[in-house]
Amino acid sequence: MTDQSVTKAKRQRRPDDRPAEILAAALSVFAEKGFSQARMEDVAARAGLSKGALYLYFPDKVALLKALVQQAIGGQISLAAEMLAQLNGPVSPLVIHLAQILASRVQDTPFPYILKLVIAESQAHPEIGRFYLENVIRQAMPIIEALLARGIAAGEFREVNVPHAVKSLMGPFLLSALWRSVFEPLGAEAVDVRGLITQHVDIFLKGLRP
Amino acid sequence: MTDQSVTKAKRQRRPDDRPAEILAAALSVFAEKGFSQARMEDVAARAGLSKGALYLYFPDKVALLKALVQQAIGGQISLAAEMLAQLNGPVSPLVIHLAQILASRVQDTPFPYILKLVIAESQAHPEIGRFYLENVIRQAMPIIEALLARGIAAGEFREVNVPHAVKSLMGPFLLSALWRSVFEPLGAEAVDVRGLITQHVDIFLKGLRP
DNA sequence: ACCCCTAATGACTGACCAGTCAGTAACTAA
DNA sequence: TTAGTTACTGACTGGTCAGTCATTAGGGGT
Repeated sequence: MTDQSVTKAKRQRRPDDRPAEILAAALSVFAEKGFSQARMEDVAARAGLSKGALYLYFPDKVALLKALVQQAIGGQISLAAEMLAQLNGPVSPLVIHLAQILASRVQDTPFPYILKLVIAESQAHPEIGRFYLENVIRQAMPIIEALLARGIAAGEFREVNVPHAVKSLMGPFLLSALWRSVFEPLGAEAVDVRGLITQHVDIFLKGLRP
Repeated sequence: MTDQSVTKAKRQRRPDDRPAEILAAALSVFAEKGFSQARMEDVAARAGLSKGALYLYFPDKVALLKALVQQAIGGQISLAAEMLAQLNGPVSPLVIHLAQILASRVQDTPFPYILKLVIAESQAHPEIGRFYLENVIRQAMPIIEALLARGIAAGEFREVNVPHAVKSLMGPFLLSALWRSVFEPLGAEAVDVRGLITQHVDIFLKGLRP
């Protein structure tokens, strides 16, 4: 009952664990209040640190946001790229599989909140937006384009403009991500991301039949 | 050459024109810097006013944003509702027509910037987000749902989950709006909104065939 | 010409907060 | 035990900016 972890958490030295804890705290504070409304003291308090200690680990507030975005996207794209490039055979099952993976990213990870932060802060801090553009969008789009192009070449899909088709496919992911991070907190009814995506991919693939 | 409108624009009294000018100035400043980075003095300067005068027309900064959102969406939805309800016959041409109207909103109006502002500020100012949810999303969705349901009832479309289908249809609009307002300013290649939407609707309608 | 009302001004205030730094506590090695 | 090292603290500073208000200028009415 006099335990420090519950009541007051007295001063501790564990430099190895701090960065991850700070990032987790930052994500939850930023998601709750938005970047510019979030105070560094809030982040510090939630991480169980003083404000000063924050600055031992991150040079400034923007660095926190950058690290958050960087951590959230990780090396996941190059991973997916390898997976999709190596599998051959019909493309449709791959599209379905890819869509399911992305749906669970939207449903079960903080990705929607990261995305909202990127959108919100991209003109105040263009480096953030540019980082996302370079490392997520410009990585992911050619992979999906290649996938659809393969389907067209194999006669599995009819001839369409491939970059446009990629956006047709991805649009509803963006919509459900923002729905979750922006409108659900305001009281909108929850989206059934998996159901939506399953049906969307079905419509999309049928719509692409020759 | 000593004209006041070009060089210095001396103090003038024209209370009737001010509100619209202030809103136009606010939109351009907010779109450029984002809401929280935008200074009231910037808005005032761009509207050709002093900061103090701004407060004669709008009680505070958030009121400016609210008025902007309100003006941008106007009564356009109820208008569209009437149009779609009165026309009968096959649904597909109506979907195509509706999509073209929305595409031009994305392409030719500041709507994408308004949307970005709503997304960015909705947790700092939930009233803004809630206003958009109530007056845009919750107005527009039932209209499109009714349209698709009519198509299903008439045997024009196969049986699908209608709310999901609406999101499949609308996703790419959201994507192109945010592409224009967020990523194009960062150097991303421009989207051909009309081309994208034309093809998207084509895929969507073919994908819904019984 | 002179009021007088009201639009408009801009210097000012008060609150807020990112980032700093002199000092303190925890741990370590001798 | 103690001297040295490093993690951590929190009061403080400097700058920013939304919103205010005493004052000034415009211009219609008489």
